[in-house]
Amino acid sequence: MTEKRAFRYSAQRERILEYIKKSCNHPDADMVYRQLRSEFPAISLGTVYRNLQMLTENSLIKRISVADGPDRFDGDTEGHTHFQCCKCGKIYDVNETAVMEYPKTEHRIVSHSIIYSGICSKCLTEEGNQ
Amino acid sequence: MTEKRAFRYSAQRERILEYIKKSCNHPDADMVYRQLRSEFPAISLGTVYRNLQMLTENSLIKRISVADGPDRFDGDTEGHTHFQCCKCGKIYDVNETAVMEYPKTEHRIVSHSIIYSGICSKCLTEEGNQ
DNA sequence: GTTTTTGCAAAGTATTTGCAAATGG
DNA sequence: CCATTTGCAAATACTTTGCAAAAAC
Repeated sequence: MTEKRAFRYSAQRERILEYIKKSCNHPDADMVYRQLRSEFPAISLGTVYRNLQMLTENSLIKRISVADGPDRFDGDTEGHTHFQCCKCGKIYDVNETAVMEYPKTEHRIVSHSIIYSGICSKCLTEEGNQ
Repeated sequence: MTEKRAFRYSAQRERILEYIKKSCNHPDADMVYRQLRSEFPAISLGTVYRNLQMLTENSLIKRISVADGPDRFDGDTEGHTHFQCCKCGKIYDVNETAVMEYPKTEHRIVSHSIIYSGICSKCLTEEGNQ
């Protein structure tokens, strides 16, 4: 019943987290991998993916899923509002404002997408019945 | 200079669009594929993907990119606000409200993600210089 | 007839996973 | 020591693409 929480120290994980927290370009798994290879020449993509998954599940970083491309990761777990350029693919942070008033930015906003996530009413009911 | 707009009729494409418009479950490519096979036993996934891409580019449908899973498609090109259950994966429509006030739904919202897209200031500048 | 679209298969990305060795506590 | 994490490689999931035949106009 108790949630088993295993969390052993790993130099690779520490550096992955640190890099994502410090970098401002919302890196994807491959960017992290290439960056970390200077420190850990033998690091593998599998390790990077496993740690990104683990850090995301534990809310230490945030996953940004975008159309046409790999998931990106953000060290800022509070700000959830981003702008992605459909020309160069770069992701920028945007000051979170009410959706109906578009944020004032120097970028040309063409569309937006909002996704809430959590547990739906149906699954909540089933959970209660178990 | 003039944008070549080729758009020839295809029964497959018409039915793909119709199915997405009518269905309320925001299908992914494979759901469309399986649905259409009753009408077109030889239809291929490639055809489905090509048409989804084409319909999206022409704004007849909208692509919803979600974490952990294939892209979903929405026949409603106006409403851009969704709720995805992280337990069953189902996507629901949500009445679009200001982001800071969470929408009133029967679901338990845990997090949200907002992505604006368009052309960033840097690309806009470069565009002007060409 | 010419161009677009299709079905098929192969290729291309992105991501996950099994396993034995290495490491942490 | 035992459990977790790693590196490696193979597997999986999702999507795109080349090509010849079929369909649209």
